[in-house]
Amino acid sequence: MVTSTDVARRAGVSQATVSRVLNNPNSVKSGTREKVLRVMEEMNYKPNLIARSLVMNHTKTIALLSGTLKNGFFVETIDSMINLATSRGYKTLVFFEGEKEITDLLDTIRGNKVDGILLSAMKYDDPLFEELESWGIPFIQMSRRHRKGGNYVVLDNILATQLLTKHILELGHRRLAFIVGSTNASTFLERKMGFEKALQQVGMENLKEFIYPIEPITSEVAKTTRMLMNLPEPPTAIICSSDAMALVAMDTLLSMGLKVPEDVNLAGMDNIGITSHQAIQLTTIGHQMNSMGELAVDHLIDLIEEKVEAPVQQVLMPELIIRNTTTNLSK
Amino acid sequence: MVTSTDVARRAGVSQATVSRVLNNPNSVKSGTREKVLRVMEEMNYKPNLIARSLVMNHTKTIALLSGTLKNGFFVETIDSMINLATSRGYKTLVFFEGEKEITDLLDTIRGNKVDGILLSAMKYDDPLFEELESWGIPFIQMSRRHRKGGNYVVLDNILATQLLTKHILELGHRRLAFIVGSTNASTFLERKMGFEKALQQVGMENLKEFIYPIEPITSEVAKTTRMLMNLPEPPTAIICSSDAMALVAMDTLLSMGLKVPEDVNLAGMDNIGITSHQAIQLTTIGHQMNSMGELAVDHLIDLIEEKVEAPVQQVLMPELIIRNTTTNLSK
DNA sequence: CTGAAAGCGCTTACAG
DNA sequence: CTGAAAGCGCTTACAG
Repeated sequence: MVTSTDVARRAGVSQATVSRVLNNPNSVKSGTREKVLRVMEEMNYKPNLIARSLVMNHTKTIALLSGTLKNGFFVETIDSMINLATSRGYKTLVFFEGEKEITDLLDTIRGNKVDGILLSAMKYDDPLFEELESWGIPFIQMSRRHRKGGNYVVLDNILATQLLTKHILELGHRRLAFIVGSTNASTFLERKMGFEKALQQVGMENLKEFIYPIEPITSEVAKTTRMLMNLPEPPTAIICSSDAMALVAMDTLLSMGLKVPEDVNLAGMDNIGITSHQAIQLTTIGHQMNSMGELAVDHLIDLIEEKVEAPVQQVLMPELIIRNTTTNLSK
Repeated sequence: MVTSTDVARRAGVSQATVSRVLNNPNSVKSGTREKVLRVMEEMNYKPNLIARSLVMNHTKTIALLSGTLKNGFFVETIDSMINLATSRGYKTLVFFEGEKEITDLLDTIRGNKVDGILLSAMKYDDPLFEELESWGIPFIQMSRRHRKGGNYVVLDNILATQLLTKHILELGHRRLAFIVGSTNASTFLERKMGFEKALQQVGMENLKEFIYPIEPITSEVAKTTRMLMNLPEPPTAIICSSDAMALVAMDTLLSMGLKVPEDVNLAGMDNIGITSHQAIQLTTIGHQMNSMGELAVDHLIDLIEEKVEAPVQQVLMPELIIRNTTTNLSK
């Protein structure tokens, strides 16, 4: 491996000068600079960023703690987030929630001296929040946020769910099912509130039995969907608190031989890419997911570079996207 | 930030001893060790991995250079790859192809002293191959491989496409269209060969006009699909050289008011998750994608840790998955 | 404008 | 078993 010392020797200058042409080129006389540059080229010298990190006390890397990519929501955000980070000169260390004990992960993240952390799967009461706060490096939450606030960019989930539920109600549906993740995540918490609020607005506030809180995993969604449709009076519309869940519900419904929306209406939330496919055409609530991820990264880097002050808290407006899985009940 | 020196001072030992309890605990007397451990705990000491990397000359991180997640294929591999890396104690630095000049990326990857590199989007003639070889660190290719070989785990793409094409031919189809990525990627190259070979086996070898090489992007796939179906004699079956392309083709067909498979058969390749959805049910060729990614990571780490010798070259057997988008022509 | 030197936080021979 | 010391490859005051 060729080091700055090797370059210095060959160029007949001190190692410090080599370092300077990299970090503060104007501080070295142009003749010297040219020579050093030439030698670097010749020797194919690349600075050791690890060594630089040690002295600079920053690594130009951010850690991304994401939910599993099995959930399409996280997929669409991660792509744009990493790309934005790259374009702003940051590397991205990616970890998925659920693998390994989080504590092990934390030690390696901390030990690696990342400059900032981006979390897309923060729980509402996660002790991680306080832990991270104690580290003294910037972190930002996207989509899900902690009870204590901090930095985040999220959707207005309450409004989103109200909008969606209102749409279903206006279609004439009165027997609804709202399948919501029981995970202690702000998204689900708030979406549940939004649903209740929408019912309230039409005087149906005590219909709590419409709400089905479950583990947001495939098997549970499938089970619940089957159970619902086997009810003596099955719902005429099912609202899922995420597109990932709605996709599973649709899969289940179809495999039961039921048609959507003819036999039952269905809606999701998040507007992940596949929902717009002609074969799916799921009614949902839009997020501008790419921009949510990008906003979060942008803010995080601004925080790191102290271009902005904490807390940065951004709430995005939802947009109802009506497609083919919801229709007027009085068909 | 608390360092090993701080711990040493408080514990009344030398800094070297602190380091030893971390790296070679048995070499320090149990009494001393306990005390040091206790102080570490008290002070919440976490070793600086950057400093360690500098002296150890390894970082316990691998770089993952992936194709965009807009393509579902890369999504399913990346999740399992990162998780496997994590569980083997490696961090993953993720970069997406196409962003920024690759050269910039290379300098940062190289400068960061990753222990190994995993590429899922290597071109068949990519000069990157030689560049990486010159670095002297292990790298492995998955799915797509370079003309020169190296380490890889790939699908038997020729056989895969033969199998799939044979299936379509057996259904009675004689007017086929094979939409293949024109990218200089081994997958597309080999899939084209497989298609030709299958035609050859039924004596249709000179029907080169069945092959439509295009940029594997949404707009091109859509355009080609539309063009095909507007032919005086449109194909009775369209084979796409990836599920990502097939999904676009299906979307286009449906939006043209055509039905699959009634109006035209359709098949993809890769068996990405969504293809098994009841609303899609795409006939395709299976990959065991998770295992492909995991195998690649496993091999890479084995290579890094010198548990195995280069080259490791693994070719996975394909599996035909017949679903609802292909049917007997004589319906 | 440039060099000599200190220092970033570790690991690991080398002595004892 | 333990400490003192060298060294990993950089950056950046400090002198000159």
